Amino acid sequence: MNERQTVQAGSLLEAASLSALDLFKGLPASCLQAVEEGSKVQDFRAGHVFFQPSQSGQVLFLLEKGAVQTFRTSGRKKLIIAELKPPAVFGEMGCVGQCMYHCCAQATEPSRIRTISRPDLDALLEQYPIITRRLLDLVSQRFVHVLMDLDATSFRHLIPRLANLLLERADADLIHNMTHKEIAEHLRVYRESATAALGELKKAGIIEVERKQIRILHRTRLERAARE
Amino acid sequence: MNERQTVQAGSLLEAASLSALDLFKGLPASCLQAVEEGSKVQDFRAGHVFFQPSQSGQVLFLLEKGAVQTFRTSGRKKLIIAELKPPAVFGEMGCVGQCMYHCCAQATEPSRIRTISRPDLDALLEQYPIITRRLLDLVSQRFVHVLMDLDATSFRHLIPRLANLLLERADADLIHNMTHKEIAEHLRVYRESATAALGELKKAGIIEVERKQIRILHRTRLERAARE
DNA sequence: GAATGGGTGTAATCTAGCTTACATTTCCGG
DNA sequence: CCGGAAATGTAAGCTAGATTACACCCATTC
Repeated sequence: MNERQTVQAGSLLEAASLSALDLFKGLPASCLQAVEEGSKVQDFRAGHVFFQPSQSGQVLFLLEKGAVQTFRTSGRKKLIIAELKPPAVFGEMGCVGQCMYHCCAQATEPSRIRTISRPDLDALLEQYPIITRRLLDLVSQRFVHVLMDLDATSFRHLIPRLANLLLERADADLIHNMTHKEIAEHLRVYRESATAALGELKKAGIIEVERKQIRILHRTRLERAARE
Repeated sequence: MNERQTVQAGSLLEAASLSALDLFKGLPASCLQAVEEGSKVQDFRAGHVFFQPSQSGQVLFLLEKGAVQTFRTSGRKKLIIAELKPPAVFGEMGCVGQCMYHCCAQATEPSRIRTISRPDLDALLEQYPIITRRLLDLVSQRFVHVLMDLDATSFRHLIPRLANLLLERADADLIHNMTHKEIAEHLRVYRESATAALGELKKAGIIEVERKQIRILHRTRLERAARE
């Protein structure tokens, strides 16, 4: 975090950041201005849960800076629905689908989030159909992802799911800054179960496990493990 | 099924049936005609699996008559994603999201299904943004449903999920034409497990189980069971 | 440099639901 | 009316992962 730009106030800069979002890419300045006027921006500290299912939030969130996680919890377990980086758009399932989706949203890093209310969004979608289309593609992608998740949860055991997660997360055979706890939350299991599963893969010589870091030693075998 | 209208050939009738679909409600005749020209209609017998994940089907299906089920399977188990009645639109997750969703689709009754290809759909969405908007709402709704499902699968035991399913399906405290097998497929468990769970609720005096029929005796207690 | 709190390793017990294996009943077509 | 298929009932292991309970390590802060 060495970069600490002073953010200049002013609509031009704001508009520029808006157009960086895929959702608004290539749209006329008048549109960006409309978005800007019909929305508000908030900064949240890391760890702050800024949205909970109790809020009847008919809103769309735009993540401009930082990182956000949406999740559900039950007892000791946590189910991570999505991890988002800018330029992310979220809340759309609850907002556009006319119905709450019972998720919490938490800033996992210091974040700047723009909020558009339901009526403003509706007006926007009406006026700029391309945004509707982009949202549709976005929701569809997420839909498929959740479907895969449901499928995996129903049909597959922990080790294949873990293997799959590692492959998804690996950056040049390295998974960085991921604790066993976080892995467990993705896989919807206890931390202890995740540690155990990691231990299996380690024992098999497929991965190397260090504190907050996992190295893939045999990608091919990991891929095989992911297929069962 | 006493109604057995002779279907007159001709575009007017076709257009009328199209406009009955929520997706096309209120749209001009020119639009309906465009849909009709850019699509084909097929009839399938009950039981026919007309779509499989191997098909790279960039298409949208409109169910005009009959009933359809989309599902995945793995080994002995089956995961029912959706059960659809006319006027249903499906395939949109795979089609609009630019990506397959690995589901099979099966006609569970003799069905008439209209198919729109990807390019034709794209053109249609471009020209009639309201359709995009309706699709967005539709996918969003399905998204939320799958999310709830994932949540339930991860956090809740069989009995609460069964109780919930029964409440969803009950028509005046009666669940009709649902076999234990079908229940199991919805809950993604073995048929034997479903029978066992039904047995629990029966033993508790909450429901009455007969062949292909379940009666809710104590809705309140069933609701309580659904909450855990 | 002690304390505190996350991150990790491990092990013992428990249980829901899987899995297999049948027996029985009901339905439906020939 | 018969035979086979579908629907249901039941029951005995089995296993993955839940759940509980600690011990230890490492990093950060006071």
